[in-house]
Amino acid sequence: MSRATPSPRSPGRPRTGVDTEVFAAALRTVQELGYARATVDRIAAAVGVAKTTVYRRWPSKGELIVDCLLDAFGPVPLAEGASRAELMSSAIRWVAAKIGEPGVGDAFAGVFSDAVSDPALREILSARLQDPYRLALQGALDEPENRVLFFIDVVVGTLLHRMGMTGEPMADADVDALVEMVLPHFTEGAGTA
Amino acid sequence: MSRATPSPRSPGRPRTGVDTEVFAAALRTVQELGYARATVDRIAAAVGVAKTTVYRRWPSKGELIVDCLLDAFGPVPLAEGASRAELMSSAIRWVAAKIGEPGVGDAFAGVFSDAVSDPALREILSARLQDPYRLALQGALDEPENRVLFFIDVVVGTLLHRMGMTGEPMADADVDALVEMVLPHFTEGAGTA
DNA sequence: TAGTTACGCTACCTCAGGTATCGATACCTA
DNA sequence: TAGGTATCGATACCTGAGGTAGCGTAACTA
Repeated sequence: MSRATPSPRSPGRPRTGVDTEVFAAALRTVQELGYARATVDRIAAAVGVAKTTVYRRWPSKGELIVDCLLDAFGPVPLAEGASRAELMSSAIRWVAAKIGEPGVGDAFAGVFSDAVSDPALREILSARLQDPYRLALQGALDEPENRVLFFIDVVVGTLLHRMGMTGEPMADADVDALVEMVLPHFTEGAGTA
Repeated sequence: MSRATPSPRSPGRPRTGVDTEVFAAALRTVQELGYARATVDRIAAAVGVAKTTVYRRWPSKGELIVDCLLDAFGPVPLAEGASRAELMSSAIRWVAAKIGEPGVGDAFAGVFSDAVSDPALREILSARLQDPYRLALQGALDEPENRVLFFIDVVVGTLLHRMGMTGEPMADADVDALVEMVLPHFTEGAGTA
């Protein structure tokens, strides 16, 4: 474990571990200024680091934000012995809460927006951010891919649309309504798509 | 009647009526190049008009696209004697079909994205594009504002998320699933939010 | 000490949104 | 027919953001 990696130690000056600070500064800056005005330059300055240092770690702003979101979301908390209804309900409330955290919803909506015009970023967003959660849900719910993708479209789409149109995360009462609307469709075995 | 309007005729060279061509060129360009690369300059060039002429009519690219979408969507086709279920079902299928039209979905997702970082554009998007349909639905369904807003978040959010993540509009089978999921929540009187 | 790599800094490029200016043009009215 | 007015295309320009290149310096290893 301590040695098996092919590079026991790479020569030269080691990178400073600023990833965590960059993620935090990114979310903070996005929250304060909005996604578009949250320049890579500004984020770097907030960390006390040069812009070029950020670009040495992430090839684009989009990928930085994707990593930032991966860090913010972490793994899905999938309770072991829970029922399907409990699993889906907790997943919905979990993602709603995450999107409601300061900066996260803005960053998510922003990078999602960028991806609309940028197929490469869309691919990254899909592969790095959506797929892990999709696969976890497929396993936990024993549902086919297209059903889980539909589930994600509904839940994330709804939450992001609310965030984008109002600037505020969805209130708890509406998240409750979302749960109540989605659950019957997936717990009754009558799904079409 | 022939005079009551305060401006019987304004002096000077009249504006050329290029709005329709600009809308068409905008959708075409967005479809071909994506939202971000669909420059106002390019759209104008596609019409055979100077960029400044476009900016004389619309103060920003965002407002141009909003008008473009208003033109593309037109009024909601709300059948008169239809039941609530029929009304909602037809509304969902209508907006899904519109978003599926070439360029419309991209333009919608693009301007929505821009609005995330631009409160002024968000206000315009909400007031000019969302509110008319929201009010029409409120009247037709006799539902309170927050319920209709939730309905819009779910339907439009889901469709845009699919469009944004895949680059393709939602397939009919999934639109069917969306209808099947949403309708029970709104036709049974047990709504919470 | 030599080699390697990351660092901050600065300068730069591209591109897009948006503005200003100007001569030419089209329309109305006197 | 002449004058007033507002739009037209064209061009040039500004700002801001993403992203890159080059350089001298700092940190680490052998």
